[in-house]
Amino acid sequence: MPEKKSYRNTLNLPKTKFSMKANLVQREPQQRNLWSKEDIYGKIRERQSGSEFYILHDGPPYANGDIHMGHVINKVLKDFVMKYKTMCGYDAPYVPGWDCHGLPIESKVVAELGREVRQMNKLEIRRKCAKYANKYVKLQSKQFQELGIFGDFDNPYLTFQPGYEAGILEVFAELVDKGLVHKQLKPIHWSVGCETALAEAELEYKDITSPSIFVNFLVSEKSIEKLVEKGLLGEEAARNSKVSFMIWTTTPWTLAANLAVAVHPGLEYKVISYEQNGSRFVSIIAAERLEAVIGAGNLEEAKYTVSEKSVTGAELEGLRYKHPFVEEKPTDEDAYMVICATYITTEDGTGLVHIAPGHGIEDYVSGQQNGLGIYSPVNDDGCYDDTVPAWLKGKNVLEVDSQINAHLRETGALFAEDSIVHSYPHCWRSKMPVIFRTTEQWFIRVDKEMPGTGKSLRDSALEQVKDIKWIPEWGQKRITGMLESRPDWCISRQRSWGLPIPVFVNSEGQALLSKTSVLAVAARIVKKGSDSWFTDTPEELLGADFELPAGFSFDDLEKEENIFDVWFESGCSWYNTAYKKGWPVPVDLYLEGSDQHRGWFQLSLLPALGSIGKAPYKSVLTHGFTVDEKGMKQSKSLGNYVNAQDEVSKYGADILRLWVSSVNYQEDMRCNDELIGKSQDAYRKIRNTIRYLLGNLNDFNPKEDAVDYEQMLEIDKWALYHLGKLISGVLESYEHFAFHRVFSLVYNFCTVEMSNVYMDVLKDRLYCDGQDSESRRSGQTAMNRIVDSLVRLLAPILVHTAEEAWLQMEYKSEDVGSVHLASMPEADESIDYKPREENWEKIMEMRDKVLVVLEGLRQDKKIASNQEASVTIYSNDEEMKVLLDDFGLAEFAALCIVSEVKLQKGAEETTIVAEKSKHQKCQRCWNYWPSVGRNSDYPDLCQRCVKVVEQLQE
RNA sequence: GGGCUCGUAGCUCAGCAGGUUAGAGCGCACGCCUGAUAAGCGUGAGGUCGGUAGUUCGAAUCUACCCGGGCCCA
Repeated sequence: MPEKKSYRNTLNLPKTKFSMKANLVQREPQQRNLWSKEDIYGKIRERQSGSEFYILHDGPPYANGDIHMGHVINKVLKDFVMKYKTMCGYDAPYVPGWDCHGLPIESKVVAELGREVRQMNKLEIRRKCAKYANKYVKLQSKQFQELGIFGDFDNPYLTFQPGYEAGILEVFAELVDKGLVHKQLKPIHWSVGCETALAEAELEYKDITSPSIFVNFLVSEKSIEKLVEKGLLGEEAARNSKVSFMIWTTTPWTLAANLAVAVHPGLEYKVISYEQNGSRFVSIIAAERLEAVIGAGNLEEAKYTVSEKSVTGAELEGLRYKHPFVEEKPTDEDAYMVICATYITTEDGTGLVHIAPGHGIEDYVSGQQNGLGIYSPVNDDGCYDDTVPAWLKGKNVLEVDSQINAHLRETGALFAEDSIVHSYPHCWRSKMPVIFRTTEQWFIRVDKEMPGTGKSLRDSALEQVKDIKWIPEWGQKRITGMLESRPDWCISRQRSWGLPIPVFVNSEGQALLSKTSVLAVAARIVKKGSDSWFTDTPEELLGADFELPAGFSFDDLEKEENIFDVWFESGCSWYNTAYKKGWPVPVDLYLEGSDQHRGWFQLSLLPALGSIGKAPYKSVLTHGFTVDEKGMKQSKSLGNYVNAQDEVSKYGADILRLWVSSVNYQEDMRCNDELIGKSQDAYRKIRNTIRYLLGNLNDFNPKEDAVDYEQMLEIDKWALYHLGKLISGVLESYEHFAFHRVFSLVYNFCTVEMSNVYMDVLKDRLYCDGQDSESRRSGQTAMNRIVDSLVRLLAPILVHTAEEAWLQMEYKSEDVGSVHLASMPEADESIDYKPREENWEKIMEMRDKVLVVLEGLRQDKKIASNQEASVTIYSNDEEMKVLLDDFGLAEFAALCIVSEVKLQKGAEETTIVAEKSKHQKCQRCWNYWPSVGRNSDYPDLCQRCVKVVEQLQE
């Protein structure tokens, strides 16, 4: 036996610089530096200039802290869209923005300053806040860019830029002009200790012990008659008893501001008769609460009776009662009646709720709905004012509960008294319990008719929402529900770090707020920023030539010190970043987390409708949130938090991007380090597919070497057919923002069609056929198209890797220096492959059967590689015979990577038999072909290889 | 407590205008190759579709309720 010669160097083996190992963490930053040096984003803008716009308007993240997974998902999804749309030929600029004003920054700054802050004025605090915001804008900007996101990061929009601030005022001026802005009382959290309003973020919840009292409010005469009419109590009882509505409260001090009693319209109410302290009582209570109330009052059995008859809360509506200790009417509005409220539960209390619109949010809302006034007889320091009964005047509400209880006990109104431990908000600074107190705030009215339209903001929004495309569709339901139930928008805050609401007041308390006054201030702020509100005089702010309305003069003008709700600021971003630039509004897309239905989507829609009368967006896409591997919310305290920065520096941006693309963002996304790490498997497969294709194209110049489609081998046509299917599937998925379908289509293509079948089958031809043979060139022609398309399809997702591959391609479909300047591939519709496709399905089924048989041989140690096998198919299936004849047995053998396939006709049923080939092995191509040994110069080669080797030696 | 929403193999996704033994890829197990090599190939085992009750000749697909999540409110 002659010594085995190695023919390795006579083969056409793959060669490429596109390495197997990605080294993303090292390579990506280099790639980005290159992009930055070449101003790739600028080049894209230049190239697309003049094309149709596609505007995705960026929602501004809050400029605070490192970016987290939520940011990653949001920004990466946006980048998928932008890069895809760009490659589709649109002019799709991306202007990132940041939300820079507001309490989180101010709180942080104040906390960092500590005691120092007491000596500082608003201006100084604002400067610190600005510095803080700038710092985080810079940090987050860097972190976003490290994800491979393209955009105008040198010119972002920041909500505290003077130009942006002026824009907010310009929108505001329109709302003012339409009469949508007004001042109104509203209860807010108030710190008695600090004598200031508190925001939600400044509350600390602590358990405290509060009184728990049941109080009888006497029903008025006429209303008693109505109760008799309804059969709830007899006439005798009505005459001889104290007929009452019984309420329950844990804040007795608010009784002084009571204006109503609320019942649930759907609940059943009954009366209980009993004797207490020598008086006979008949109290109305929710049926479900009777037992608990009887327990609270320690009523002995047989000492009370409960009515058979019950009425619904709705039947009690409008009945009247007498306040237990307030004599005079506290407001101009009607009071002391029963109203309905659906938020009432039967978990505690009596099913009747004491309503003080001046001292509770729900009370306030109920009050508004029922035309009650707002009565808040408490001063800044937490003491009652002069409108309360004499015995309460000047008393601190936090210390007055026991006195009120005593008073109620003396007058016989107190049915029961106990204490309760519950969670209650406290001021973070003074640590004292917080109270609800009404203050004057500025509102945007959602139910006021807008001039010339006959519609309110709410009507208009509800109408517009139907014409907007919501992705997913249920977004429409969600925002509709929110719009239907939302109250007027409170836009004022009593804070330092924000844009001042430009309202002036004269000494008579009249406010100066008009379109012209707001625009005048806006003009000043463009030049001097919003700090000027704190430094400049009203005359300077408005301009000396500003025409003041009658009753106002510059000597008698004070500036209010309210700032805007930051949501109003971000809600005007469409104006500043699109409308003002002349870009088409509504813009094409807003894309944020689904929490923004309440937030940014809604609060951008309202200012836009109120100012330009149009929605700011044509479509809205929302994504879900990351949860841990069990589907639970992630938080630092639970220890299931995924640090986005760690993930990027561990795996690289492309892995994170691939992970984002792989999950269905419309739902919760399970996420932890392991799950993200698994994306590496898919990445490697995709990368290796590209590497193999590139490696086998290193000697292929499509201009000279390409083979015409008609001349190509069948399996190469098959590969192109699947490429076409891939392209159309991927483009359709991108079009629907279904990135996880893009991912699975591409990944499956790489794994199944390419790696498992095509690339494996192709090896013999690529490696062993003559370098310039038509058969080899046929395969390369297909591969060239495949890799060229694949890389472009992947470019929006694997931004770095696709670029790396693109730069390795010597000949590409488009002569552009970056894949991100290229266009999306198009599926070749001219080829109708359908008829062949059916045949292929049968061929592949047969192939599978062959492979199973071969696996059996392998298990029996008869063969090792498939090439050692000779296969015989016994078949009586005429169709199959035709197919095999049509397809070619040699081609079928190649498809199974066996050396030989024989067909035996006339068998009973189709059976496949395989055995070890009786032929010799070709030492070059490793096939066991009959032609091996026929050439005396090369006794160890097959004829094909002899030819190739001889050619090489010429 | 309310509004919206989700729950298919270990993982990521298909299927869901109701209809044959619920699919794919990965992972896993076993085996092969050593000319894509920190690669590649093959074979195989895994779900009864969150639960229950209905509608129906027939349900992962429709309805109700329940359980468990998520977002936003209260």
